[in-house]
Order: sequence, then structure tokens, then C-alpha cells
Amino acid sequence: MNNMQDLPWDNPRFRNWIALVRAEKAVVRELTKALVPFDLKLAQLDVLMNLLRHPGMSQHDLARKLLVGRSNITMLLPQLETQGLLRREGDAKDKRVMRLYLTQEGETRLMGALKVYSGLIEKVMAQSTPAQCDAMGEQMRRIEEMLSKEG
Amino acid sequence: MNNMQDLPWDNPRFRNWIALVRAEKAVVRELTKALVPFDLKLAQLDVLMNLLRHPGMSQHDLARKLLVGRSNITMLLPQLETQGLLRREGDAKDKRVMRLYLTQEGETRLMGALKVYSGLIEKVMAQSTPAQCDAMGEQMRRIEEMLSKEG
DNA sequence: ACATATTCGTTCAATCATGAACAATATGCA
DNA sequence: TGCATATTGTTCATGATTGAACGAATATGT
Repeated sequence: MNNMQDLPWDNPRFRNWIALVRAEKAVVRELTKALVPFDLKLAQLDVLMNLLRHPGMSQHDLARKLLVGRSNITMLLPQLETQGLLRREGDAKDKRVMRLYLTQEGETRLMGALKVYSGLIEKVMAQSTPAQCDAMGEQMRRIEEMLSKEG
Repeated sequence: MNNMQDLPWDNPRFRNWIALVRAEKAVVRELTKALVPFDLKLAQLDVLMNLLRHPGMSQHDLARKLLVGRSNITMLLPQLETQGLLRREGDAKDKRVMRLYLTQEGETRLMGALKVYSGLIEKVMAQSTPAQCDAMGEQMRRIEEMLSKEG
């Protein structure tokens, strides 16, 4: 027989983690639907967002920021480049690196999509007080920092 | 020019959401590595976990619990069935539904993997006080409930 | 009872992320 | 300088997930 006493569901921390995963999945699903009118996938939006903050970023740095592989970036960019949302320029000093910049069109599309994005997040996070929300954010930052250090 | 005042990054709620997504991704990555010795993918573990809690579940119910499509379940099960971790029985009353049960072997493997799983979550959640962790869990449950109602 | 609609599970094609292997370039040290 | 080693981005094969279309079984309504 299995001892029900030490099943993970009886552990509050475990249950809370599961709740987090489910909530994240649900929000991402909603978000994906909300981005359809902009003809943007969530992964593409992530790219554009980072380029707005850090113009001239290399593909390598972008991959690290997004926690994905470099090959993923390679396959993501043409979709955005052919749509005219970003442009790639070879770095002058280091011929290996490609520097990425938003186009005007890219910035326009991005700003529109961001309004919807942050609107949804606003609504979702309105389920908690600002203080609770900040406390949660701090927890998450500690978790990521911890894993990036030891991993 | 773009007005930097209303960029989402200046919105605490938005920043906290981004932190959540990044932390979740980092933990999932770590978790996936930790499951390699058990020859189990995270998605497979999710299936087994739910079968432990709800023996005799149908594939449809399982898909809804996991927030994935039914076809996903169809493609997930053979991997586990051929490993002898679960068995499928046709329901006697409704010949459309398949009822799913863990085998003894499945339960054994699951319990081992769960130890590692909850151990990692324990460590990750130890970044916060139990009270903070519970508060976070409550937020997440409210979010999921909100989205499942209106969506 | 019978036609219609719905549900369950499967199949299939399309999309997407991943990691290993690779070419070109850059760096560091003898 | 010259040679070994790193790094950057690409290619390719692989595995995961999705949604639409489908057949079989069941439920519903007249």
C-alpha cells in the first residue's frame, strides 16, 4: 500500500506550485488568443519587447534573456524580418554577431500588442492587492536568481 | 516618439508577471533535468500524478485536468502503456470512454519521481515564508478560477 | 422509434522548441 | 606569428503540442 501521508498534495508548497503552473498556463492561453488580431505569437512578442528595451542586442544575448536556445532565435527572426518588424545588421567589429533593431513598423505593432498584453495582465493581477502582487514578484525573482546561480 | 511613461515595464503588475513566467520556466527546466534518471517527461509525470489521485479517470477528464487537448493525451498514453506504467480499460457502460489506471510498476516509478519533484519544489519555495507561499498560491487559484469562468 | 446533435477517442498535418554538429570568426597563449 | 580554443549564428533531425476532421457510441427531442 502507499502511504498517503507523504503524498505531495498534502504539502502546501507543492500545491501552491501546481496552482502557479496552472494559472500561468491559463493566462498564456488567454494571451495567445488576444494576440491573434496582431498576427503575433507570444514568442515573437517577447522578441520585439526585448528589442524595444535593448536596441542593437545580439541574437545570443536575446536567447539568454528569453531563456531559449540560440537556434530558436535563428528560426524566429525571419518571420519578423519578412514582416518588416525588425532588421538585422552585422556588427562592424565582430563579424560573427548580428545586431537587431526594431523598425518603425515593428515598434508600432509592438505598442499595440503591448496595450492588450498589459491590459490582460492588469486584469489578472487585479485579483490581488498591489502588495500581494509585489510580494509574489519578489518571490519569483528570488527563485530565478537562486536557480541561475546554482544551475 | 514613443512615450516611455506608459511602457509596461514601468507597471509593477506587469513586471511581476514577467518574473513569474521566467521563474516558472527556470523551474520547469530544472525539473526536466531532474526527471531524466526516471525516464519520465514532465508531461508524462503529470499524467501519472493525476491517475494516482483519480484512478479510473477518462482521457477526456484527464485532458481537462491538465489543460491540454484530447489528442495530446492520445499521443501521450502509448509511451506510458508500453512501459507498463498504466493500463487502459474500456468502460462497461459507455463504450466510448477509456478508463485509466496506474499499474504497480507505474505507482512505484511515480512515487520515486515525486520524491525528486517535491524535493525540488520544496527547495524552490523555501525562498519564501510559508505564509507568503500560501498567499501566492491563493492568488494563483483566484486567477485560474477567474479565467475558467469568463473564458 | 427515429433523426439529430453531442461526446469520446483517434488520426493527421502543421507549428514549434531543442540540442548536436557545423562554418566562420575571434581570442589567448606559446 | 601561429595554433589551439571560444563564441556566434545556422542547419538539421527529433520530439512535443495543437486543432481540424473523422468514426463510433451515446444522448436528446419529437
